[in-house]
This record gives sequence, C-alpha cells and structure tokens, in this order.
Amino acid sequence: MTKDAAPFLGSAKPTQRTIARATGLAVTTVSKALAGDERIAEQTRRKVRKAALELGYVPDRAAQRLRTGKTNVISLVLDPHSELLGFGASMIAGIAEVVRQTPYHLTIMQYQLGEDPVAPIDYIVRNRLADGLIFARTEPDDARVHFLRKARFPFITHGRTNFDDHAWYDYDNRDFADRAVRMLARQGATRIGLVPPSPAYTYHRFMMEGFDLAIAQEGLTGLLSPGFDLNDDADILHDKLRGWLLGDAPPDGLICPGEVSAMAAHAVLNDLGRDLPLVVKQTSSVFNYFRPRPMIIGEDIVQAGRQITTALIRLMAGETPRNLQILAPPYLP
Amino acid sequence: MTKDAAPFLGSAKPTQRTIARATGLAVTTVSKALAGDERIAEQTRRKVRKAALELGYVPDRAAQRLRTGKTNVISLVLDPHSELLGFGASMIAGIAEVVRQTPYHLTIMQYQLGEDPVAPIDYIVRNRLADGLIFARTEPDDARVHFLRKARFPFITHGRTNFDDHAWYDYDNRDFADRAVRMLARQGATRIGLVPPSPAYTYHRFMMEGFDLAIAQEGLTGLLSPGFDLNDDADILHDKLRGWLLGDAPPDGLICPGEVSAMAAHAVLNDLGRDLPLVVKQTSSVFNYFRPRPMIIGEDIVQAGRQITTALIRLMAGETPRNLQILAPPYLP
DNA sequence: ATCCAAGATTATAACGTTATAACTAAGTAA
DNA sequence: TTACTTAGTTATAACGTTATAATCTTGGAT
Repeated sequence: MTKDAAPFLGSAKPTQRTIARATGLAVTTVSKALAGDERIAEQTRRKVRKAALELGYVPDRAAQRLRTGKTNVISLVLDPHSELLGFGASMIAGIAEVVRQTPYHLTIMQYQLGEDPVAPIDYIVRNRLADGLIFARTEPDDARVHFLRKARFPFITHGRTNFDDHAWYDYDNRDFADRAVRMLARQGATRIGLVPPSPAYTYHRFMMEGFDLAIAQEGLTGLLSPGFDLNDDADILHDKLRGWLLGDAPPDGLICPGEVSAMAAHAVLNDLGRDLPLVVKQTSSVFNYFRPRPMIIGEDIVQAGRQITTALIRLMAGETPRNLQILAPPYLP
Repeated sequence: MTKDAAPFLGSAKPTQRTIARATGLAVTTVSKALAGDERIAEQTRRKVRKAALELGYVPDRAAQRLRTGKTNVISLVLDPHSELLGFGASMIAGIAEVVRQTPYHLTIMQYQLGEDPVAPIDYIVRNRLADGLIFARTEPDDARVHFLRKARFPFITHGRTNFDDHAWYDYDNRDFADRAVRMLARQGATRIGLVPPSPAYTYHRFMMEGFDLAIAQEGLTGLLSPGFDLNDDADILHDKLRGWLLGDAPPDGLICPGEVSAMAAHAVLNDLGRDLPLVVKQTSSVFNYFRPRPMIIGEDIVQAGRQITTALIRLMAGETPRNLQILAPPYLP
C-alpha cells in the first residue's frame, strides 16, 4: 500500500473474485462479507477484510452502480453567475468537506448565460448521473423545482420557493434587513437606502419584508435604488448607483446585500467623496480590505455547503423533506 | 421528450434491448449503429437512431464504464486555499464550459488544510474515479506530479514543475513582473517593493527572475516584503505589511501578485495615508472597485480552465504531453 | 454452377458486482 | 428416530453495454 507505487500496473486489478480465490470462499460470500452482512460469520468477515486489504482491493464503482442503480454522486448545478466572487467556490468547499467522509462524490455542472436552467438538471435526471442535486438562487415559482418534484428526484435548494414541501437551506434575509436598518439607525441615519436584489429571486420578498418592517418600527424613511441585473457590468452598476445617490432626496445610510453591488456602491461613495454609513452582506472576506470599512453582516457559504450536503444525504436516505428545511441566521463578525 | 414529464416513471427505462426489439435488430447491431460504426448500413443506422430518439433512450453510463473501463470523468483536485476569492470558481467555470460539449463530466475534490495533497489523487487513481486530473499551485518537485508520472495517469497542472515532460498551463509570471516593474518605473518609482509568492511554489522563481532582471535593466532598487503564508489571516497580513512599509528605506512603488495580499496592502496603504503606486495581479474583478484603483495586470482564470481542459482531453486522446504546455501571457485590461 | 470476397448482421461472452433463491450442516423439538 | 429450525455459505442470474468472432447475404468472377 505504498503511495509511490503505481497501482495495478502489470498485475491485474484485484476483484472480489481474486479475494474469493485467495480465501477459498465464494464470490457471493466475499461480497456479503465486505458489505458487513450479519449472516456471514464474524470470523469469515474478518478473513475477507484482511485479504481485501492485503490484495489492495477496491470496489469497482461502475459495477456497483450498474448493479444497484445508485450512482453515489451528488451534483451541484451552478448558474452562470457563480464565479462572481466566492459563492461557488465556498459552496463547493463546504460540500466537498462533508462529501469526503461519505461514499458520495461531487460533480459540477454550470450552465451558460441565456441557457435554460432546467436543461442541465433534465440531463442529469435523464442520464441518472447523480442520486441527488443541489442548486441555488431560487425563484418563487422555480422551474427547476417544478421539474424535480415531478420527477421525484432528491434535491435541496439554497433559497426557498413557493413550494414548502422540498428540502431547502436559506439565509435569513428578513433578519439581515432588520439588523441592517437598526445598525444604521443607531448611527443616526434616518433615510435608509436599500439596493434590493432582483425581484426574480425568492429572497427579494423576505429582504423587503424585513426592511419595510424595521423602517416602520424605527420611524424612518426607506428608499430603494434603481433595479440591478446580475448581467450589468461594473460600469453600468457604477452609473446607476451614482445617478441615484446624486438625485434629490438621497439616503443618509445604505444597505447593500449583493456583494458585487456593494463593492460598486463603496467605490461610488468614494468617488463622490461621501461618507455614508454602509451595511453590506459579506459572503467572502473582501470587505475586510475596503476602506473605509463598511459595516458587515456575514453569510457563511461554506457552512451553508456543509449543512446542505448533510441534509441532502439524509434526504436520499429517506428522511422527509419537511424536516430538512434550514433557516440560517446572519452572523456578526 | 417533454421537459415536464418525469422520465421513466412507471414505464421501464429504455435500453438498447428495447430498441432492438422495436426495430427487429440484434442488440449488437443497435450498439454499433449508435456508435456510428461504418460497417452498419447507413439505412440501419438511421433507423436505429430514430427509434432511440423516439423511445427516449439514453446510454447507461455505468454499463459503458464497466464494459469499456473509461469513466468519462475529469477530476479537479482543489487545495484548501481555493475558496479564497475567485480562483477555484473561475477555474471551474472554464472547465465546465468546455466539458459540457464533450462526453466528459467534472468531479471536484478538495482536501483540507494540513492533509497530504497526494491522498485524494491516490484515491482517484486507485479507484479509477476519473480518466484525467487537473490540479494547481505546483511546487518544483511536486509530490503529486511524482505520483501521477509513476502511475502513468493523464494529468495537467496549472503551474510548472521541475519535470518538463508533463502537460501544464502556466501564467507567465516572469512577464508579469517585468511589466509591473516598468509600469512603476514609468510612474517615477525608483525603489520597487515586491510582495513575493511563497518560495514553495514553482512560480516564485519565474516571478523573481522577471523582477530582478527588470529592476537591473531599469537601474532601480528592488525590495522584498517579509514572507507570507497562505494560512496567515487578515490581521497578520496587515501587520506584516504595515511593519515593512513603516520600516526605514520603504519602497515608493509596490507590486502585489497575490490577490489577497494585494487587498491587504491596499488597505494598509490607505490606513497609513500613503498613496504609493500599486500594481496587482487580478484574477477576479475586485480591484475594479478599490479606491484608489491600483494598476491592474490580469490573469484570466476562466480562460485557463478552458485551455487546460482542452489540453487534457487531447492528452487523454493520446497526444504527447510535450505538445500540451501552454504559457499564458498577462493581459492588460 | 461454383467459389470467393465484401458487406451487413448476429451470437456469444465478458466487465464486477449484488439480489434472490437454493443449499448444507448442525442443533433442537417432537 | 424424524421433522424442523437456524446459521452459514453458495449457485445462479442479472444489471446494460461492447469486443470478438461467427454467421448470413449478395454479387461478381471463374
């Protein structure tokens, strides 16, 4: 079992048959013994396991998969925007961390801008490429959720939808907005501007609810920036924000839940020489390096990845989806 | 073929056997026809393909894999630092973009801090979990490269090693350093500071060569920051840089090839109220939002992912590694 | 008419695993 | 004794595909 040796070069790759011959047992017995079947004598099981180890046996995934129908694969389907900053990578880090302690493997698909988000999922389901699926940025009436519910395929989302009967993990954006407003109020701001997420996403609603309620409770004025699109490039982002902040009745405190738009807002404020208090939602660590440093409310995506994976594995094991709905609170660094 | 229908619920999943029965041909013929075998009559091939489409046939990956020994999987092995900013996600985006137009799939492994980098690779090779491998951050005498050469397993690295006989993709850090020095010289800087990468990595050497040569040619003074470690957190980074910049004989121009240390340097300069010209190597888009905006020399990781994948596929097809060595020039946005 | 080659299709077997049912030996109840 | 259980092991078959070798046509050359 030396790391340096090229495995199985020259000598044939050991299979259960090899073990069977070595121990004088039947292949079936070997299979059962390796699976830990109670009906095989303890002594036999030990003998088989020892032989397997010595021979350097590793089960053939393809054969197992063909026979059992299980792929032992979890698939993460990324949207085209996931390479923006850390979201995708952090999510993957979290998933990979959990997955490596299980028999599961992680495969990644990413569809391109303008493509049908259902297509890769359809492809995975149709080709039986995975046992379970993860994806993010849900919409209220998400087409992917529609599809997977109908196909009865195990999945978990990052973000909620209008269906409340599937497994999901979500960041508590209502609480985020609430805290952000109060943070700014404490700084003396009275006209609080929010750069809202695209209304296409489900969490837009929660964000707005939290915002509106906190604004009302604190007796403040709430202002909304013009809408953004994830496809907007840096310049467009910059101009829109600039126009808004230069308008009449500008905010005296700013909330930016989107990491990219928050960076843009920070830059605009700098360019305009304004020093508004700014609250951002940080999913990576960039804002720790911005000056002046904004107020930061964190969302831990790596942790999200971990919890999502754990939940999905339980889902695939038969647990009911309704028990696998996780609302993650904001964390304050 | 409607998107909405749950595939294969109730009715059995169509196999080549289903097609064979439907067309009155033998399974073997169907297999060959689907593979486009020239020895099957054109007419028959058409008939089979038509039937396959109508029945919604998709080949069973597990069976193909078991029979042929090919996994059709490319595996990306990430180190623990890849979730820092965009590297991992961008690389994945590039790989995914290419892979989706091929029969290959992408799986991800990420090992944890302090773990043996060879372990996941050993695991993949031993379990035949992939046909080809990608990994980054190479060292001159990289243990992973050692292992894979010996195992004769197809792989491509991001970054060079002391072995010149494997496929690699590398960013031209020598050229980067050269350009960076001259940019700063053009701004009037004469004492140029470099925050060098860890000497553990191969590219440290190229970076230093480019730096030293350009410094000499321009007749400038070259300065090096104290060493960094990717494990250093934001505070340590900050303190080290601060100490260096506050020392006697500080630089009057700064080069930061590491994105994280560049952000830290930017913050320190801000905190100290200094306005040194700063050149960074940008692999995401963050620095477009920093003020004052540093001078940016770009490294396109998504493009790297694309080229790496294309090269790996050609490698697996039998092309010789020496023809698959790509040196990517810096790009100036 | 016979033979042969080329073209097209097919039968057979195998990849490595596991579910199912069948078998054997030993022990227990009648 | 005989029947019956239980523990332990095994034979058989199958998952869906493809490589190999074998078979069957057909048409042309002799």
